Amino acid sequence: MEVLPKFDSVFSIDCVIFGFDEGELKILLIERNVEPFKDWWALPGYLVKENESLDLAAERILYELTGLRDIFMEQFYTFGDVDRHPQGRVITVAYYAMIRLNGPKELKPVTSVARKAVWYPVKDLPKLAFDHTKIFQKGFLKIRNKISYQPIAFELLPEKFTLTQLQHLYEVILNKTLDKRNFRKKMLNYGILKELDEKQKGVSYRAAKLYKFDRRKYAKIFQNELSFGK
Amino acid sequence: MEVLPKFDSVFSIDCVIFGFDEGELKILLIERNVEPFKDWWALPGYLVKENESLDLAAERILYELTGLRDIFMEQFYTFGDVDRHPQGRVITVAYYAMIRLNGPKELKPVTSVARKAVWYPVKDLPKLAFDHTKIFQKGFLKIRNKISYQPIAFELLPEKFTLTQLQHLYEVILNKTLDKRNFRKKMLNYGILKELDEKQKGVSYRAAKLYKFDRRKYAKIFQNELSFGK
DNA sequence: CTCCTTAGTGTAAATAATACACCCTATATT
DNA sequence: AATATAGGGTGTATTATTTACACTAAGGAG
Repeated sequence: MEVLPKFDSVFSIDCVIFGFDEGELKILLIERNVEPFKDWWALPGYLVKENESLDLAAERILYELTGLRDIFMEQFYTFGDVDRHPQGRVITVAYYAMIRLNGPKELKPVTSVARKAVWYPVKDLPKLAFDHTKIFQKGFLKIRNKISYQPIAFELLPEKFTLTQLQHLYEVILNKTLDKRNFRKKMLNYGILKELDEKQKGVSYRAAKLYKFDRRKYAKIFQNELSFGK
Repeated sequence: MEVLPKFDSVFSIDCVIFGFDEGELKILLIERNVEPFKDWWALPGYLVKENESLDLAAERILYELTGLRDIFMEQFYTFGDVDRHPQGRVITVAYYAMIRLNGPKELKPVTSVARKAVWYPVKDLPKLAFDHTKIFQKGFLKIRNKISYQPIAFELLPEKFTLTQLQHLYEVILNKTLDKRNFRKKMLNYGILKELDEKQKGVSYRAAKLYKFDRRKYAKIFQNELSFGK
């Protein structure tokens, strides 16, 4: 029985975590505290351990570098250029997630690999370590694409939100303005929003109705996604 | 400067190559000639070399195991369960492609890893080595999904094809029957088919018009894909 | 009470999706 | 020559979806 060759090869995970705050789309970056790219901004990412599945590694790594737990991430692409890591061959599996920023969730790295973790507006990202800019871009395209046919925008909003907030989020991700009446008609027609008996508070203008995402009805929409008609 | 750990970890590529022949959707399988899973059917797949990008590795591996060259493949998922390979940790990056079977293209493995390569109908696949059944299924879902919003079906047909052949292909991939008139109307409306001055030959019934895929107009359709309206 | 800012609403027109059935034509058969 | 066979090819009415477009309503600030 042949034996596997032993390359000096390792895998890593990188996470593109989207948040929405103050009307801006943001991603989570860390400031690296180790070489290579010490002191650079980077996506939260690190090496997968020998006996760890990719999905679990992604959870662990995100937690260790940012303090965030229980975030559902989905794999979206694997980057394997030969020279993407200066110290050797590392292929990296990229994950993304969209999460709700309930107030200022504290970001506290639990390893010293990251000096700190911060939310960074995507429209003004700094230069990132490794090929992380490319990874971010591919992740951004992924959610832009996905939001067009799946109701994933809710993940980014607080549990209760107004239709204007929702529209604004779509506009930011799709990078275009939408018609207010058509947007509302369409959204409400999907039947996946539950209107609450509650209004926005603390605004100095007419308060808007609050809505919730109705997870039960989500399934129906999702089911139709692949339809080609008769 | 820290140094990367040296795990006994390797990456591999597995390819899910779709073809369409005799009205059936098929994929390319090899019969393995090496352990582990010697004598089993498997997806064409092998280890990535130390200084080889993933995309190039995919091309090389497909060629070596099946003799097929110049196939445009796209990465679709990375499988990294700890125990997916009996001899150690191997994560595998899966690629898919849809190709045209111009007559009986010969399949000749150029390494002894594969004893032979054959087209196998997807509706009657044997047990596959490793987690290849899972990989195939994910790849199949990928194309089923993609065909619903992108004109990729043409890749599977001969350059000149009839509308009935095209419809039949959609039906096989989507696993449902479509209405002939509606299908034609829709397809022709996309404006991505070029009608030829030529007819089907060798059939014992009224010969159908032949069409070609119009690559120039493809771009337009593709461009609209992400649209959310105004 | 006025101003400012955002909330909230309707309709007509165009386009796309669906359901549905019959005649046409090329070859093979007798 | 007539007939059988098998798939080729076409139209329309109905419904649902998408688009474009502009004003009044409410609430707080001053």
